[in-house]
Amino acid sequence: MAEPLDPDMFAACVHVAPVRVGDKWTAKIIRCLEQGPRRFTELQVPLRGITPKVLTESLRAMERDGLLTRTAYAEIPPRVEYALTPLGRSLLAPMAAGCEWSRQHLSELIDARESWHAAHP
Amino acid sequence: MAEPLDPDMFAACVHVAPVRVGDKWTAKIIRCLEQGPRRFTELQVPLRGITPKVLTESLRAMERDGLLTRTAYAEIPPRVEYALTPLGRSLLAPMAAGCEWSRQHLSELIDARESWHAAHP
DNA sequence: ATGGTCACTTCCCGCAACGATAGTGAGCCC
DNA sequence: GGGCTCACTATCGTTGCGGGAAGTGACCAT
Repeated sequence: MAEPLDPDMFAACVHVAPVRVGDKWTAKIIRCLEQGPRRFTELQVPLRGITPKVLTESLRAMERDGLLTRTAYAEIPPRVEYALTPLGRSLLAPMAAGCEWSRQHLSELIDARESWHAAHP
Repeated sequence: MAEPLDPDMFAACVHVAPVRVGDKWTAKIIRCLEQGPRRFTELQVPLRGITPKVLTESLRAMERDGLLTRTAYAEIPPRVEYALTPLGRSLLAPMAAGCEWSRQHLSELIDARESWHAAHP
């Protein structure tokens, strides 16, 4: 079989362990941190509907993988800021490629799906 | 919150409905079809360990989304060929961006994870 | 009659992600 | 003492992807 590059390379990037990027929230979190550090509740707003539990899980996993840093300030009320690391920021480029693709081709894909539904009653 | 682009755009590309690209097998299947049409059993080989059920499911979903075509030849023994459509082929570019990222940064991520494991006993 | 090939299909199951809801603790404000 | 903010944590339930094992049907070869 043709294997010009290891297929696992891309899989590792988007879905499979050990890299958590292709899950439901990671890409969105990166986008929300693009402009600078954000606090927990500031992330909850744009990520509509995410529960604190899932947000915490996602942030912890991303911190573990070196995509972002967590900084807690010993203040009252407490303040915790999340910021992208250079590694996390480096993901913006391939993510932009994905965005560009969907902007250009998503409608074709929706059309294909509708045609399929029409042809398979 | 900063929302320079709709975060759902990329999510649609990599994980969430209606686009099935960020799942476990789609990207690999596209890679295997890059050089030309392949038969069912020819796909099973490089996709080590995929079961017929899961391969069928993936191929059907990708056909429904217009990423590939399925052509059955009325021969004995039966022959079915899967080939990328232009739409499916257009995914190679953003996938390559993902590959490039993991080639350049995956080791950093592994390192980060190992450091984390060392620091959290 | 038996076995082989090809391309599936069917059934059942496990697990991890995801989600809803409620509770926690530190401390300040009234 | 009651209520407030912030950043979680705990518990429970659901859902869906993916996997294992076995069966199917058309045909041919021996």
